[in-house]
Amino acid sequence: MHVEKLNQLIERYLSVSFFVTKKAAALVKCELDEEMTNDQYYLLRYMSKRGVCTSTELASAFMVNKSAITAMTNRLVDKGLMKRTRDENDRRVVYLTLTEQGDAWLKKTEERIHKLVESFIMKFSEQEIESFIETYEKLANILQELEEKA
Amino acid sequence: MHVEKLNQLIERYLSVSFFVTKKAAALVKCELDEEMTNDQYYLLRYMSKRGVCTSTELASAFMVNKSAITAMTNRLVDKGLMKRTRDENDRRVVYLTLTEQGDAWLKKTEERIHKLVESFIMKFSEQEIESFIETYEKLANILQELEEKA
DNA sequence: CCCGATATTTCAATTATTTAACTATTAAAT
DNA sequence: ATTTAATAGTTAAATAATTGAAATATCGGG
Repeated sequence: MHVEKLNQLIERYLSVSFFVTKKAAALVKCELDEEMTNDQYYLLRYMSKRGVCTSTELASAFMVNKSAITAMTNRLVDKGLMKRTRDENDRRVVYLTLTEQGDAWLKKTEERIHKLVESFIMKFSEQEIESFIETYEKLANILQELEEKA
Repeated sequence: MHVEKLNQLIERYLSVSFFVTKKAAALVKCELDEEMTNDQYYLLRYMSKRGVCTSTELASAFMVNKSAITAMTNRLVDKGLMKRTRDENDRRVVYLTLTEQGDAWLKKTEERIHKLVESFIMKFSEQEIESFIETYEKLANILQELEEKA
């Protein structure tokens, strides 16, 4: 590929990913209750998919320090959406799970978010979405492998 | 499109965009000097592209309140990377520009970030990147228009 | 039993953000 | 021309997210 062409693509990628990321965050926020944040939504979403989690796992999934997870957990426990349970065999480990309230909140919110994404996705042909997501996932895999090598 | 298929695509999109966004942020951070943040980089990048900016414009581009821009501006002015200049005709307006130092920092950083993006982009065919970015830009336009209607 | 590793939390600091109130300045209306 | 609206930006108090270092508690091997 020509250097100039390559640089153009890089610039386009940087610009568009910046804008879409910002805008998507803003739109997701609109779908959440006033007192909930995007990060809290993503955390609950991740936990719900994985079932039982630990701080360590979440810290690695979210690429932050464990103390950041402790802080988020505290906020979500205070809100009654999450709970801690100590492992009886290895008492160092703390399991994190959604409470029933957390489950209910997430279910309600997931519906809204799905509708939101649907409203955009419907503007593309199935073929175009499929290709786009495939490339996106390929990128994700490249980034994932990078992590494992290091 | 079948409901089930649609839901699968939505889930895939949510998962992959979450991961790539997080990971990309982490990688960008690695390329920055210790005392700089991703947001600061994106702000300087945007300003450099636009030339002269105002708080109001930045707030709208970054989809945050103007006071958030004031705070970021303060930090960047303290670091000597940005400066404020009052409009002599309309004294309410404050113009924001990069200092020479800010310019130099950005130039150096942009090089690093370009190399970073390049290292991933090179794993795709020109055709695949092109299609991906085109769809991504189409999405950006849809999101942009949404804003203008509302 | 002791030592090093593991899992998590605590603490202090910084950044990013919001909302409401405030200052200053301009433009518009009567 | 004087009051009123609107506009541009800042300040202040609060919260969330984050980091890094130190602390606590527990486990496993020798």
